[in-house]
Amino acid sequence: MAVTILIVEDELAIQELIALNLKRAGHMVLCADSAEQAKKMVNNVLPDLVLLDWMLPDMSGIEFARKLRREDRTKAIPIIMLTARIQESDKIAGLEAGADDYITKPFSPRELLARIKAVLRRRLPEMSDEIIEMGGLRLDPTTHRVHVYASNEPEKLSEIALGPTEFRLLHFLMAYKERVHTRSQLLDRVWGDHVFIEDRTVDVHIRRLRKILEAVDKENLVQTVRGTGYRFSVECNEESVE
Amino acid sequence: MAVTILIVEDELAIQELIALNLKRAGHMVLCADSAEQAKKMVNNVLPDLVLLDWMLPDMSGIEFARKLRREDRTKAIPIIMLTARIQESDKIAGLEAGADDYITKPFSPRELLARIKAVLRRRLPEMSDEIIEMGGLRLDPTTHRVHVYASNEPEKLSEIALGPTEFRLLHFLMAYKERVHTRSQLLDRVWGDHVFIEDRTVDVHIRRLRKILEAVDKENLVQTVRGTGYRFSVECNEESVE
DNA sequence: ATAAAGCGTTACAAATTTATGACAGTATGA
DNA sequence: TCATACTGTCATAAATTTGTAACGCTTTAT
Repeated sequence: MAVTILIVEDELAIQELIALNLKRAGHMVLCADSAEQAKKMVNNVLPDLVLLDWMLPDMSGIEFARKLRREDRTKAIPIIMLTARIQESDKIAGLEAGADDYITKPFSPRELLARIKAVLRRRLPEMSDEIIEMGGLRLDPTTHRVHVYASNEPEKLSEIALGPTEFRLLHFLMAYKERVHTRSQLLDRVWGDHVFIEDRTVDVHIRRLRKILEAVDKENLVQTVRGTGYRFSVECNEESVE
Repeated sequence: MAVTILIVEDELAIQELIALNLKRAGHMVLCADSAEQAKKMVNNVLPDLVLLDWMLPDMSGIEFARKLRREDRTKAIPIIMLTARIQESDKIAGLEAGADDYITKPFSPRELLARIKAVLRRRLPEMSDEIIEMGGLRLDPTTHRVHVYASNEPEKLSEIALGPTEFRLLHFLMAYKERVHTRSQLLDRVWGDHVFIEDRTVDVHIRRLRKILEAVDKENLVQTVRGTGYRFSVECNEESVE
């Protein structure tokens, strides 16, 4: 997937080295050599991941990480800290500030890429702006639209209208298809952490989502797993064999 | 699976950091900042795993670990020690006390999650979300589905529908295949702690499970061991032919 | 052989879990 | 500001799951 990575690093040599490697791996790369500049870039384009040097000329990396974590728009962006030192206190401070991982300089490109991959896999599937297409649905995160392939006329796409929450819910379920999610997992990851909402509310939103999908004969994509939660699945629900 | 993890750690910053990461990974988290508090929590809810700080204000982590190991109800819980030091003597002491693994501070969330996974795989196979495949059955905890390889057509997989308890029961039996479990062991580990249910109820659920497996000619996977309990076994039970 | 113990099986009512529709409070946008 | 769209919560209905009791069969021990 086309991941946009912001590198915040003041040593140009290192910055370019990293950029080169990331580009080679197929990522979009943005570079900044100060927290100030990084902030401006973030305002323009929201990166999918930030590689953040520990020591920056104008502000410590930690501080910048905290800043990112504080704002709604950026708080979900994974951060990997780049640090020359391996002091215990530094690591703890970095992780506390909300870094997802850290890597100590010098590091091999291979190691960096592996960590990036791991962090993305852990944090992002539902955030990557990739179009998800399955089960006759086509969800486009960038345009915030969902289309349905008419079952009789495979060429024709009709759009369906979802409310904000239904959209996020469907997006999440599709991003992790076939997997069961408990209600609280859904609340955490679709509504957001720390929300204070009843579990049962999820049912209602599932219901709303299904109702919309019913209109286009796709309601069986969202399945109930009794005793556990819900699942988006392309496979048929149950096939008792005799 | 939803693993409940108890964090016993007095430094709040670290405690929260760990909690955040575990939650993000889909675990249920309990926190205690002293052995005293931890003990109370354990009395209430039995965690599936304990992350235990080496140094605690009221009692050393080691001592608490020993306490857990001494009592029947808690002695099977895996323990991972969090320690700042890596002295050989400490390791030995920790192992003696019954710790399953160590992790030295500071550690990355990635590392912590990896160790948790490893320990769970080793100690509580039914909690690790791994697909179990044996005897022509394929159970996937993440999608919460069980498939059967049709015996005549090995390519074809058909799904079988299980109720919540049957699913957990089968999962447990498969995770510890070839091993006999008494009814009360099953009640403890499949139904949960502190349940007040008749032993014979297990029979009924075994019956229900078998009935479903009968439909796909797999009923002999769940075997009775007279005088003891039940067992999931791929080997044939005993077939004296006359 | 006979009694006792251990299991398998079934039926059923109670308990739990979901689905659904309605409602009121908020946000959003014209 | 007003109208419309969204949300979260409830109450109630519907559906499934569960634990027990009861009865009969098989194995084991006396």
